[in-house]
Amino acid sequence: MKTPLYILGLLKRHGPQHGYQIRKNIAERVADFAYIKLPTIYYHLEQMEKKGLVSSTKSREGNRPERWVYDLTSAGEKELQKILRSFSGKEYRAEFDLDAVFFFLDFLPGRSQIIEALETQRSDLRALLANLAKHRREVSSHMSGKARSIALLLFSHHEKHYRAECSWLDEAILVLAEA
Amino acid sequence: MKTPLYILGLLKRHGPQHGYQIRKNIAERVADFAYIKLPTIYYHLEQMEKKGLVSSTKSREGNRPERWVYDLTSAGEKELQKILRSFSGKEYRAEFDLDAVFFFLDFLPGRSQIIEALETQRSDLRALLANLAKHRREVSSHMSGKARSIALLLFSHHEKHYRAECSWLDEAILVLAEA
DNA sequence: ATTATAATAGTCAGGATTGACTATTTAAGG
DNA sequence: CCTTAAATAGTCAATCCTGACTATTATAAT
Repeated sequence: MKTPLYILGLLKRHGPQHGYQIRKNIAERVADFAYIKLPTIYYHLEQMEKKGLVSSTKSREGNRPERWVYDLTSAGEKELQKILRSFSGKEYRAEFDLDAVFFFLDFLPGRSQIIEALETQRSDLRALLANLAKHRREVSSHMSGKARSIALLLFSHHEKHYRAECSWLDEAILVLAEA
Repeated sequence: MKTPLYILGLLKRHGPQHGYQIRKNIAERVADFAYIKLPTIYYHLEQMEKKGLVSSTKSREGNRPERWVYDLTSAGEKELQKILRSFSGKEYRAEFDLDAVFFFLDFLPGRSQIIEALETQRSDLRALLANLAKHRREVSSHMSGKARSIALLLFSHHEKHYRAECSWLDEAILVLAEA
């Protein structure tokens, strides 16, 4: 349910937009932190219009076909505040697909395949961390002051968890290797 | 999509069961690691029966009303292996609702409310960690050898990520306080 | 000038999840 | 013995998410 928040927030920050534009904004600004697909955006735009949180008008620009451009209503503005508050209170719960694999590990014949898979995951994760660090440096150099500290918090959040995951993979590979 | 895996795995490990029994098994054995609701279980039992992964028979025990008891088929057994393998290769991706709050932080009026919410989250998380440690000790004392090391990996996995989250909350609270 | 490729802008059907609800049976307390 | 609470066993409607698909326009390459 993060999608409505991102849509409302981006409409407030960057003004009226159509669905594809919202997706572009998400891709350019929060791709590292939120994975939202285009159909999900259109779905919520429709739902939120039904609820009166956004309004839509047809618009034609240049040679492009007509598009529905969405705008934040005052009800949508209130909803944005409400969601922001409710998200502040939502507790973090971790769930990992790999846990299920380990829970049923005795049903898998050989250990070597899993160890290989885990090693692949670990190097993928390291690449992801390197990429994140690169993006962090870019953001860091384009911003300053209070806003910069807050933007860096998002990177820190993900880096902490990805490092935790790497460290756990180390442990898991060790345990599997000696079993 | 972890639910089919848990259902198939628990059917293999504990034999034919009806939906409610599967939920009990999940609640008793993996409640710390997977959050699966009863309707989700029934939904997947139905789907998997359509696909021939489980078979069902009506059964009456004692005074209880008739129930559909599900059993693993050989196709289900194969599917279990397949899911286990595919889950070994699925990469971890972190997503946090709080990130969206920080991304749109400038839309919230006061900082003090958020700081309070984060502090509540941190103490809830500490309680969760304490509870997890208690459960770990229980499991640890009931098991031994290889199986014990693997069971402890699941606890370690969650503890690492919950500690990462606590540590990030510390950082976030500090940044917000001085902003 | 023409073809190929990428970017733009969406739609739709199918699958997954769960809150809220119903109904029965057993256990506990007075 | 009777009432109440808890456990058992499940259903249904509403909601959310996304892979696969369609179609147009702009850009690049030949």
